[in-house]
Amino acid sequence: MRAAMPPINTKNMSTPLEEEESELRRGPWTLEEDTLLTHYIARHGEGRWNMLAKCAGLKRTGKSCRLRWLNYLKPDIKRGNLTPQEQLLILELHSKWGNRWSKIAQHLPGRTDNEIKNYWRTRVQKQARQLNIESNSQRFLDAVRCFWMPRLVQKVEQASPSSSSSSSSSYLKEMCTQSSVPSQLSSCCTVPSFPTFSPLANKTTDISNSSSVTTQNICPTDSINISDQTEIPQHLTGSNVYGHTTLDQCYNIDSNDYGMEGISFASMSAVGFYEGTSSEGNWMCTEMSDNLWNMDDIWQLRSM
DNA sequence: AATAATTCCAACCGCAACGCT
DNA sequence: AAGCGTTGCGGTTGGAATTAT
Repeated sequence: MRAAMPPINTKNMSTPLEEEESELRRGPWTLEEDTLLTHYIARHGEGRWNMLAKCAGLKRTGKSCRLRWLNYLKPDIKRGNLTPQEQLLILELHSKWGNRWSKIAQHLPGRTDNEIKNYWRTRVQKQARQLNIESNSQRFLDAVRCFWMPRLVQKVEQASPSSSSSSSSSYLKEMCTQSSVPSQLSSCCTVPSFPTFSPLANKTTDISNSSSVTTQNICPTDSINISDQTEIPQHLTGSNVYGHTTLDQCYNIDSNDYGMEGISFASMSAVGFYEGTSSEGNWMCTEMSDNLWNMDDIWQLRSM
């Protein structure tokens, strides 16, 4: 946001064009502007943004109007944190398509490319930085597949108890066989034995910066029902990528971070990931499932 | 309670693709 | 084919909000 900027451009003007441009507003949108834009589009539809901006009486560029509408005002925009399913999808689709945000966003109804891009930059890349891994490296991709994704799958299944546990296992095996992770990894890449979800641990503390948080800190509070909105791409549902995990089933859960935050340096290092083990060999396969959730304590001990 | 540091995300920018004349 | 306006995309910015000290 650029709220500190003057709302009206104040550069000197000499031509009519510049004079017009000088009246263009920038920075955060006001409620009045939002109302103008919304009402105009309701009456006349979207498109022809430059003309729309003028006709609606907005002192904004067409570009700005389009962005405001698509990213904020459009009725089907979904607010709130990304659900585990959505995060899973983003991770998966990004591994396929890279930074094709708009393409990824097409598979997340109600989510904008901007939102997904922000999610990637603020959450995903943050983890890469903390792990000292290039976020676009194969190593990080492997970490995502075999550490982060399992947690998300676990979250999904906890919220959808009717789905079988084997579904996530098949999903994970699929994920791991897709990656360049050594082949033997796929056999060990099972869902770790996560602590079971505790409804009593009902506090929405920030888990983003904690290296020792487990799923017990995550709780269903504000229910976000996306069951009728989350659309799984056909190429995923059609294949066994998601196995028979019922991602389209009813899902109500608070969507705080289910990310890699809990996957600490310790978790990574404990299985030989973080400390520069080679990409060959069974660097991630050593009792991961048993150790993943208590390695933070070990890490803390090590750092003392 | 005050201050500093960090995170988050709305909005901007430049560029490329597209469509029309 | 060239020129021009429009649209869409991905990268970047910067200030409000939040968290840490």
